[in-house]
Amino acid sequence: MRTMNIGKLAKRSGVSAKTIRYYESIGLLPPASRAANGYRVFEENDLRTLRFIQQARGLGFSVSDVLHLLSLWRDQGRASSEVKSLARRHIEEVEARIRDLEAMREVLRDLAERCHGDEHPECPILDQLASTGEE
Amino acid sequence: MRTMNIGKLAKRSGVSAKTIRYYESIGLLPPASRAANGYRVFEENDLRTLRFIQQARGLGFSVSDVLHLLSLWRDQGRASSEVKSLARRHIEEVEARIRDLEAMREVLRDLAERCHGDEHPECPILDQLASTGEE
DNA sequence: AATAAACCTTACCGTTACGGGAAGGTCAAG
DNA sequence: CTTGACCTTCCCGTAACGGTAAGGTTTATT
Repeated sequence: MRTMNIGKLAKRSGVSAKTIRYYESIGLLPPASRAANGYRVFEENDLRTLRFIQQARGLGFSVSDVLHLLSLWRDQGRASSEVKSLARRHIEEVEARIRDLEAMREVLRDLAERCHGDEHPECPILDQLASTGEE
Repeated sequence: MRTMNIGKLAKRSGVSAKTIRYYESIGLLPPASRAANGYRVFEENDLRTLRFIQQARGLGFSVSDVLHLLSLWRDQGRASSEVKSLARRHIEEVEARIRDLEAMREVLRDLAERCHGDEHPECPILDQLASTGEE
């Protein structure tokens, strides 16, 4: 299979045709060449790029990070330290988000535990939300 | 202090004037009454509502959840079970997000650990992103 | 009085990473 | 020759706001 239309690429990559066009529009994918009828024509290499993008997105890298990773991937003269520092920054962001969510979870768990959850209106959850923290 | 303009309310609540207007526009806050000059006029009760909203948002509840929580708060005949089940659903979502992030973090940590991070181009991070998982 | 600083108003664009749907051209099969 | 099943571009919607523009009001100062 040498070349394919967007539908085929979508199926083989698991990335929707819509998203492939979007990636092209923002420069994650190079502008695809076109057939006489205007259809985009893709090659095996596009599939590899798309899979790279998909893996990176799956690890939570932003599209702009992926852009950077792609350029490093293509740059044979890169230093792995650049990749690693990008990854480190991302790990720190992920960890920060985890910490925020865990803090929420703790408060929520505590509140839910203290709430009877019956037919009565008394509710420590609402009480807590209504409290100002002042006086 | 009986009434105040939006700037004062913003300062006292810690919610920006912009966000207060936004909350009004989506129905989180009732339409504020207006002075002769068209300025919004707020009262102490609006401050209490805003603080409630802020606490709930701080626990990660969506604006639409907050809308629901506000109506339960105001409903003297509510059953605390309703509040509790809303909170439980939210806790589960938070936990799911934590799990997703933790999974990412594990993979990222492992990759970063294996990457030398020096001036050489060899990089397990890029290698992993480029691998398809097939064959 | 005039003006500047500090308020307030509405309205519209940008953010992130797409999905949905409209309106219309193209291609393979029955 | 007419369905489908493709493909195209274009524009709207998402969540929860922030930024900025253009302009009216009020208060303070010169």
